[in-house]
Amino acid sequence: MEGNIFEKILGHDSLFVDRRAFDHAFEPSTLPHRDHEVEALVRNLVDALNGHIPSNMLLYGVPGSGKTVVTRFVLGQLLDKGEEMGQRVETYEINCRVVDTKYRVFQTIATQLARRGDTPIPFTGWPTDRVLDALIERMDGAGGVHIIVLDEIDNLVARAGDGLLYNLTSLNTSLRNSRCCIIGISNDLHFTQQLDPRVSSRLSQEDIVFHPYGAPEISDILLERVSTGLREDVLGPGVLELCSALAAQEHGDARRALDLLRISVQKAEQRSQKSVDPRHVRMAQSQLEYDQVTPVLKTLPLHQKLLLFSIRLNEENGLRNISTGETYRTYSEACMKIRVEPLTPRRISSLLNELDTLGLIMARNVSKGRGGRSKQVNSAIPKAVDAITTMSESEPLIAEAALGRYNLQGLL
DNA sequence: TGTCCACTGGAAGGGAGGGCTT
DNA sequence: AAGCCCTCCCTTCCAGTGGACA
Repeated sequence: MEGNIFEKILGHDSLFVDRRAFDHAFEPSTLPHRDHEVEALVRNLVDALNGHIPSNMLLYGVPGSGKTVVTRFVLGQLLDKGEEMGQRVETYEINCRVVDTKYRVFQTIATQLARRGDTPIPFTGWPTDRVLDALIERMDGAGGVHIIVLDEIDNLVARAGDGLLYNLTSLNTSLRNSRCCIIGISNDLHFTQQLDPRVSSRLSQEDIVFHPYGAPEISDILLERVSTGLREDVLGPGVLELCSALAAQEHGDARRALDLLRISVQKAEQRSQKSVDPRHVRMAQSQLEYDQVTPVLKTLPLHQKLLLFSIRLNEENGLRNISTGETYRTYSEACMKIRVEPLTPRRISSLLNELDTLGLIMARNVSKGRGGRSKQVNSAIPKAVDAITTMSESEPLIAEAALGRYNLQGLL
């Protein structure tokens, strides 16, 4: 082979000027169609600059409606202004999907506040109260106003209850030399219903609802990113509109639109084409669907895979709306087949709920009168993804079950 | 109107695994 | 090494339930 293998691609002119403009983490300098939300946050948080405690806030909205990016934008400016005015402001952004227990939330904040000589807090081991004490001590040591952002807070409450929020919202009674305020970000408008009324009234002193973006609004957001991220005249007619429309269909998710556009451009690039057309967008759409589901399937624990496999098996046999009991029987047989002890029906009921949350199945509760109450289960994996194939590659045991599927079928 | 089915989902707790403290 | 503490995954127990049917 002649020359370096990278040379061929390296020489090509990219359609991108700055690919980072399409990253989820990219922080744009302006936020189209979010003026009201920015203003509401600013009005409340300005108190921090005067050394007062801002109200705790809850921000609601569907994924990709700008909650996180607006919060980061406002807090960034708040930090700058605080520094300029000599007013100490500390902010903490915690993603509750990653940091999802009381202990770890305290530990994360306290670690960010650690100064030279402070004992490092292990990620498990200490009694939670001790971590809380350390946190209070460090906050008081630092002084000023501390703003804690809990992103995807609904996830935390669902997993760990509202004990943490109780502690955090009553932190100010323990602090002597500093003040603290909580900003919760939630995808679920009704999540406060799971909270103790005392906690919920303290937490949602001020609520902001982020409405989903409409297609024209998404277009504006894309336009701005295109101007910084892409070379001129790269987008063919209708491309931007199609990306916006598809994303608007998906509950107005601006992140989805950015992904679609970025992948569409990549598709055009890979084909050495000078401009992007709607065909590239369609390709990008299928790839996104595939990419969303495949990693989830691959990392599923064994019993979840077996359960999903059982549901798919039933569907391959033409059965839809399968009951929990039916699913359990198929699942047990699949377990027998590969000599694995099946879990109990109670556990399977929970696993079905988990698969439903992951969006891999659709499960809804129905009552058939004397026929009893149960779930109706259907697989929800896009047809672009062949779940069984994906699973077989990643899990030899499942492959075995899949190979024995016809025998299994005979047993049904 | 009451019964009854096939579950659901909450509560409690066991046990393994990981880590810290004394 | 023993004693704690926390998380995760799971089981066991059981009260509760929506709605067809007698």
